[in-house]
Amino acid sequence: MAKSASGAASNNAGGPISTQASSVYDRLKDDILTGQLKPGVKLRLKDLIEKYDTGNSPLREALNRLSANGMVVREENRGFRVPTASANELKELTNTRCWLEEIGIRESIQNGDTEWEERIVLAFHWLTRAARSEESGTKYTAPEWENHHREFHLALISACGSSILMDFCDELHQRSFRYRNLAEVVEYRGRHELEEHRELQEAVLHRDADLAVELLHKHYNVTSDILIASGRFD
Amino acid sequence: MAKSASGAASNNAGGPISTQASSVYDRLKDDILTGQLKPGVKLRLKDLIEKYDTGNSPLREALNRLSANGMVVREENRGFRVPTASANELKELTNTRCWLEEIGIRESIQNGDTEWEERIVLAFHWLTRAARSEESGTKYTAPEWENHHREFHLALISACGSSILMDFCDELHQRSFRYRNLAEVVEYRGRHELEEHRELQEAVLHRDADLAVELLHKHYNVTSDILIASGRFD
DNA sequence: TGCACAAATATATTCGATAAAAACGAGTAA
DNA sequence: TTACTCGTTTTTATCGAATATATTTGTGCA
Repeated sequence: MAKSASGAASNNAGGPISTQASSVYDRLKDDILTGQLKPGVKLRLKDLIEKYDTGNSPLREALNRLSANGMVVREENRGFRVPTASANELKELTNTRCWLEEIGIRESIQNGDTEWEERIVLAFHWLTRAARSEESGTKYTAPEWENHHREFHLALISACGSSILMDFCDELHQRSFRYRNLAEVVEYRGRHELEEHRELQEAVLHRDADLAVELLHKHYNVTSDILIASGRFD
Repeated sequence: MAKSASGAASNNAGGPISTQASSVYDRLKDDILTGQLKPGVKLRLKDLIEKYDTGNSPLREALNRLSANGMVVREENRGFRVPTASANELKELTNTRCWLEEIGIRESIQNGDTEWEERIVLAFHWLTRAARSEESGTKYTAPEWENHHREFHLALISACGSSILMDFCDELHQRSFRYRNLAEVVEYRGRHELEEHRELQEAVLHRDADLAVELLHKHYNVTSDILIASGRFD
């Protein structure tokens, strides 16, 4: 199982991850998404070379990859920064996510076959287990939970017929993940999160598109509101 | 006005484009999107260094940026390739585009203000002019037309309230642009393209969302069908 | 003090060379 | 033939140094 909290490994086509550039890419991405590198921070090459114990070229390649996806900001001849964060962007993010995943869910409910259902059931199972191990005193492994969470939401839309849409949703998920980490809200997770996911799963498996979409929107908007209420943005 | 046929300049945050990496990025992107670099082709560093008259580092940075957006494919320790193209991907692309721009148009029609209307009117005006100069014997400037075309479609959704959605739509537009160039279909453009855009414009300005969406879907699907009928994919 | 402008410094970008990996091909054995 | 080994060649990834660009500092002057 993957160890990175930021989800999918570096976007290489195939084969094992072996280049230094990809390794730095993964670690840098992780540090940005988990919020260890704070918004707006200047990414000085010298510092990063030391921090990630790498060379100039691999580091710059990693930064250039990240900049193309908006995970770092590049300024010509002025290097790189961690992107800023704001309540407004979070709202925009959340809305866009609702729009895109609504499509994904409706299409999937319309087209999904048995394998799709099985993917959802399995993904939910793993999510449940991750949550359980959390309750039962085992050390809380946020990265693992986050991966299962991501897989579950991807599974819901995985029969939409468009890998492009799924990639977009995944990108939005990652950005939202960053906001969750930046807000440093903890207690809201204990609440009804598992129940919300269960209801969502059931609505989808019953092919009740309207209900599923309603639950999904609520799921995202409630989270977003809590994060904004943390008062850490803007 | 921009000269590149591939639309937006390199995605740097601000200031003038000056680094070699960005210059190579733009040219490489252009060559891929316009189809001068054919799908599946291996991008050998040595050749590209010669072709673009640049060095190792800027070239690799450009390739890394492009790979993060799927405009080139990267394989660990095996370098870079031009992405393949297929009828199936074009269909997926077209569907996804319809979904996303439908949202963009409906939201814009709901929220759009006077400035939004003005942007559309202006963009359409420029599109008309580009088309005219084409008819009247002037040399057919594909890049210019393409830029106006892109701006027009972006203007339609520019009041949707989500720059993220607009970025996604722009990305899809670019990918579609590549397919249009790869198909090497020419004559379909003379047809009713300008009329189609005019009808679309009017439906949007009359705030008739259902009609606008219907026209947009037809607009994209007809083009897609023609491209696939060219028999150059799969 | 506040401003203009020229070093001096820090930083980012690019180059040329080296190290690492993959691709190729001749030779050999089943 | 096919499959496999091993050395050679080609290609990619990385390093260390040089260059170009920004930023800061310091000085003279109003």
